[in-house]
Amino acid sequence: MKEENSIHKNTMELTIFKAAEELFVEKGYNGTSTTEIAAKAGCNQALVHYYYRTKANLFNIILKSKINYMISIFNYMDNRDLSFIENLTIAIEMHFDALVKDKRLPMFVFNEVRNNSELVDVVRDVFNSNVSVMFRKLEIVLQEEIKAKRIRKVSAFDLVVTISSLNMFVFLAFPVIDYILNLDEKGVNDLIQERKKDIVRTVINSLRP
Amino acid sequence: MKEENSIHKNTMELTIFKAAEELFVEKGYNGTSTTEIAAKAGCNQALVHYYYRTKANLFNIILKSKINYMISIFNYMDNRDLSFIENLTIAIEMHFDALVKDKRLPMFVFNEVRNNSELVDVVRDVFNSNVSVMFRKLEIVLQEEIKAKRIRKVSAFDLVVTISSLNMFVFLAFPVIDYILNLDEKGVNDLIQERKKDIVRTVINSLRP
DNA sequence: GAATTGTTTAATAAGCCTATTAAAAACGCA
DNA sequence: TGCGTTTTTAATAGGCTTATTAAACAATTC
Repeated sequence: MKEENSIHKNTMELTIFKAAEELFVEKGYNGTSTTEIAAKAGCNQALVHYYYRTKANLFNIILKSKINYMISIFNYMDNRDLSFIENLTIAIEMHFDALVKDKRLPMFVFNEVRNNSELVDVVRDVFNSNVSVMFRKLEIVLQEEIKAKRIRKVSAFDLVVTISSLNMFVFLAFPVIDYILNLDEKGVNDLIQERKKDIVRTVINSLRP
Repeated sequence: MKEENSIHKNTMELTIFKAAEELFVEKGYNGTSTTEIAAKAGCNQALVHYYYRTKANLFNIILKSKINYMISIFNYMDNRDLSFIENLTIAIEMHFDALVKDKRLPMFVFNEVRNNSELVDVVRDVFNSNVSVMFRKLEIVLQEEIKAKRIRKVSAFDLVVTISSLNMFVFLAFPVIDYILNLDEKGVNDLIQERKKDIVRTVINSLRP
């Protein structure tokens, strides 16, 4: 039996984890069976339970890491060599780019969180340990900018929610938009990059005093 | 056996439909069983199949109507007595208010659409019959405003996506935000109304030339 | 190389889920 | 009241799912 919290040393243990990760993110908890995970990992179904005991346990490990990751990808860094607008533009673009690499992430997290009240504490822990610090730093920078009349009055909360809304929605609504516009892969990528530009423009423009 | 496309005359048939609607929207297709639907409707499980044949069939009827409804709630009306900004503000607020009344709607639709490629045609039909007309009308109004230098250059697509992003995200991310802030019902409602104001401010401000 | 430990499999129990079938109950009308 | 139709139920087949168990297999150690 494996140690709790150990690094995955065993090949098959890790293979199972990655197979589960892909399937859960793609099809959700209810849409994925341990049989399917085993098939994808190329092993017997009992092995999934040998390493992770229950489906719910395996799922929770994965969901928690995804929540952590998703919350971490928005990060305003106050580089003093650059203006606030330049720093903010970088933060927006990096956030967007992280989502491009992981298109299904927001859908997965939001969807699975909604009926899993057990996760209250996880979400709040992540928030308290990372996000709230970033919020406070951003709030200070915003106050300066507002006082100097370089931007309109706005809270860190509203600004971050606005940016998250615009960036994440692209990937949340993706299947629908995809259906409507019926684009090939290049068309989709072009659209996404156009959208990124408009989001930056929209956010920056909306901050003018 | 009931007529196809008939109005629900039978009490139990309608009760089952409404129970299914609530459960599917709340817990998704995979998270809901016909047994559960029957229990909620207060009837035998076989009756669900008697009226709707299969679970998938019942689900598709509901999902289609929800897609239709969701797409219909954003509607820019060009009232000539009002300025463009006033008309747009009304459209944003009405869209937001419709979502307040149906908080789980966007999550349900986006989530279920993602793994249901059978819905390509449904989505495209709805789009072609309603949305594209609205888009064209909005595009004309926008061109006027841009030419008159009353707003910056922006496409109808980007504007509608921006508004949808901001409005829908509130409800998509709701459980997460709820967990983080730990508010009571009044606190939640206040937050939502504050958010609505900021969204209008953000969109309108972002359009300035 | 025998024993101990760890990995993997086959088999299977127990439960739930969908869908069907046949019978019972309720209804409507002649 | 009695007959035909519609509505509703009980029973159940068959499939899939999770989780466990015992045995086989592989690896490591002494």
